[in-house]
Amino acid sequence: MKNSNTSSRANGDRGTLTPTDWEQAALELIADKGVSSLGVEPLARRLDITKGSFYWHFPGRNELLVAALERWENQDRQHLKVSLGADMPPAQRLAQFVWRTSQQTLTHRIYLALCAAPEDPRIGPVLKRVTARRIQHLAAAVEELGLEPAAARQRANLLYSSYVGYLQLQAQELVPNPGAPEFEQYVGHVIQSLIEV
Amino acid sequence: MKNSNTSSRANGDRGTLTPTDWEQAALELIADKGVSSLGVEPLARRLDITKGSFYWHFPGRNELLVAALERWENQDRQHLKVSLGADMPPAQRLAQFVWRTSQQTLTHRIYLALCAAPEDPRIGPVLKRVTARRIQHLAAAVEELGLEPAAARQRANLLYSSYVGYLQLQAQELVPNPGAPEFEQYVGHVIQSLIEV
DNA sequence: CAGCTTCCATACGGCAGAGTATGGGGTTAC
DNA sequence: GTAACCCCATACTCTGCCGTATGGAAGCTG
Repeated sequence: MKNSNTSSRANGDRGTLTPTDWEQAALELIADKGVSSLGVEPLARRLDITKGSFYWHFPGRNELLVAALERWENQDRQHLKVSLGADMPPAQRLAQFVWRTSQQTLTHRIYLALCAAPEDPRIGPVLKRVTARRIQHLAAAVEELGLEPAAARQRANLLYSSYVGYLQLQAQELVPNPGAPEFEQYVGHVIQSLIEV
Repeated sequence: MKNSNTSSRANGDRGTLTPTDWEQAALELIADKGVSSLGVEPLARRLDITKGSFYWHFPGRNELLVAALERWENQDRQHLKVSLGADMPPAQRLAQFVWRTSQQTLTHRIYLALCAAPEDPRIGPVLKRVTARRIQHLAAAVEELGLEPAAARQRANLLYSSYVGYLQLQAQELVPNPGAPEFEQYVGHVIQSLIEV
């Protein structure tokens, strides 16, 4: 039982680091530079510390990755609850999901980074579970809208595909960013095309 | 003028290599392992040759990447002509575009790999041009369908987003592969939802 | 204060890949 | 035949990173 105090520093203070700090920093590095750029020494430099610290908390680089991924999966599960599990009419829940696409939050960027390495045996299963879980929630909401289960599943796939694709286009800066009026128009277009049957 | 003979071997014969061979092999390696895995020595091993050959044809690794990207962009431009530039009614052209999503051809996998590194100054501009060109063609076809320019552009964005997202889900093996009957049903669903207004 | 634990710094060995230098086999030109 | 050129093999240095070994500072414990 290494440590469980509530450190979670952003590297501003000089308290001792916890495994959680390393995992969170790893996730941020993944979001920035991609999974393949997750290295011990670069991460240590980012935290302004030496790798002597790292190898005290973790056996090696692989263990850090799987721990970070597990952490990310749990975070995403929480996000799902508050976005699609809310006590709202289904159309509103779906609209909220579409809106959340814009929040260029860390989770989205990590998802994109993980999408780039679906073959990795450490990443693939996690990514698959997260994606399936999201689509499952979408399909349930769509079904509440009155569609047949099969049609609802197809619609959920299409909705989710457009979500992922939008993330990509957003990364390429080829699509209006949230805040701009064109973005709201586009969101309205999506809702009208795919939700308001 | 190094060489321009029509070699383009798949490394089966033992003729001398051309820059084109290296570029094509680089593209295949990118499609397999991602851009960050594009290295001189791994590529040389893949071609069953030493890097002494490489550094005769190319100044370095960067030049190989930009040459390969330029080559890929030209290939994609050709693909666009035959798919969306054909002499067909617009609905049929769009349907053909949706169908082409399935052909897990090399170009699609390369596109996915490049999507993972949109920040790279060597990749970003190429990726942006290719994406913008594709969406432009899509929007033109949609506009021929009778939509207003603004609405056509939004519809084209949505169509293309769903295309990219489908590629991602396909890479995660979370979506019916082409050939399966469910795939045709899904394609029908997409066409009905986004094309047949 | 002595001793132990916790957390990190420093120094080292090892490996993989980039780029360079140089030589050598094969073909072509004359 | 020989001289020149094209293409590639080999051997080297250099850099970045992984993982390990070891020492040391800070805090708690008795």
